[in-house]
Amino acid sequence: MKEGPDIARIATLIGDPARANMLTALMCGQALTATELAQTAGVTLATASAHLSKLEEGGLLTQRKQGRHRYFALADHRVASLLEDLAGLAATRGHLRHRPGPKDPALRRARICYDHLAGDFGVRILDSLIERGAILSEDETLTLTTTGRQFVCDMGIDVETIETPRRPLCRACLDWSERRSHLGGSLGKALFDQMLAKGWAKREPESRAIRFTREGTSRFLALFPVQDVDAA
Amino acid sequence: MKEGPDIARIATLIGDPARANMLTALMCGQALTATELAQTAGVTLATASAHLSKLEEGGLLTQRKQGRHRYFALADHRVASLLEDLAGLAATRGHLRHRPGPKDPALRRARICYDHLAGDFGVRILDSLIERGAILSEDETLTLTTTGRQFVCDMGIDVETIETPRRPLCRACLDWSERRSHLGGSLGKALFDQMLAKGWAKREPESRAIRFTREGTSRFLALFPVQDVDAA
DNA sequence: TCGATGCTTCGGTTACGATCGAAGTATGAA
DNA sequence: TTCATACTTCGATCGTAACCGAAGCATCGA
Repeated sequence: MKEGPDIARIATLIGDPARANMLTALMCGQALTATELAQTAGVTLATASAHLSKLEEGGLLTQRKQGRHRYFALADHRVASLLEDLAGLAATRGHLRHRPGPKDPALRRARICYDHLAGDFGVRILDSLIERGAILSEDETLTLTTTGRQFVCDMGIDVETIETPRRPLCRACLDWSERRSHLGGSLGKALFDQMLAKGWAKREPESRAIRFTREGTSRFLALFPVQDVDAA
Repeated sequence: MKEGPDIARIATLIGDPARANMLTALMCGQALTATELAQTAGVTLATASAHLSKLEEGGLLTQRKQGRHRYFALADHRVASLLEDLAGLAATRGHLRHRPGPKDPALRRARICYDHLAGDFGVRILDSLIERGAILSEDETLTLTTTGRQFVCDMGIDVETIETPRRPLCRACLDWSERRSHLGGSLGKALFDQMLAKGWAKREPESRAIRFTREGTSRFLALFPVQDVDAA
């Protein structure tokens, strides 16, 4: 009778709280073991194992055996994008798990969103790039301008190599903490990778939070100025 | 402990088969009554009513009273986008409810996708616009070029009026039947609206299928030529 | 005023799936 | 070999939520 893709199947996979916690944890972009995921999800290893099988069978996760460990990661960036969109929608509908207050300031300031920067700092990047005319924001669609290509090139990023047909270069990713968009896509990833490489920032272990060094912060603020208040 | 939007809540809402059927039915862009939705979902009115309350409370649906009828529709295009993405992902993961064979040829040829054209015809629009340089396809991000603006303008569509900050002008929407992208966004809607207005095509009642008239088909194929085989 | 239609609420049943402990398998270390 | 770690499978329990029929409201037409 009905024809079409089975959206309920995938939605059900994401819909279980334990599985949603696992997927959210994997948004850090790193592969995690079954034991680690069981802990973050708050269930026993037996339960986690069952969940992970389902997620893998559903095509949301990939598994990599390494010795006696099993590392799980999101299947690809499309899954990550879907989760981001879901989080963005949930935020605008007021579905927050806890108070949206300044619970974890570090997370709200700078955190990883699959493979790029989110939070206050992430939003600032996009705002700044739009202000200087590097990115054209047509509604929710982002385009890197000629000016932007030059700017990015000056930073030592080769646009050609990060431009693939499998992923958008620029992507507006709605931020649940800021309720504004930050920069995703392969450019978002490249910029973040470079900050790590330059030693401006480091990932906090066991968390999605990103810790900027003192110098990293000032360099960051200088590189991405914004018109409004500089109350960073 | 955990902070962030509750993605599980929204995913659970979509994850129930009956609710997923309702949401899919509403992708036709029309508002439907509770009774109609109950039928398409295959449940009694009592059950449907409970589902609809949940969907509304979750912010996915809006309700409009009209006499003794209650019309339900998707809350906004963001919800529609999410459902589209979900369907696209489900399709690439091979989660089809039935054989992906030519079950309903009419649906595969031309059907409505929230408010724009999908299926073989929908894919053709985007392919053709890219070929003639009207749309620049940078990865998965679409931009209307100057050439494109002129072309659309010649068709009698005023780009200024359909350009809103709330919705992208062009959006690549992965097609579950074609496994290729078709054109969504406000331009996709505008083009489709015009085809209906010109009498090229009509919606089938009780279905997402679009029936093109004989003349409408030839006009359509002429307006959107593609290099490859014209085996439409 | 009365009946018909469209929908919601209530109460009770049922089924599915999330969960855990315990036992089983695989890999690595000693 | 033997033990420890990492994970899976099994079997049983339990809670939630989907479901329906019947009764209750609300709105419309006559």
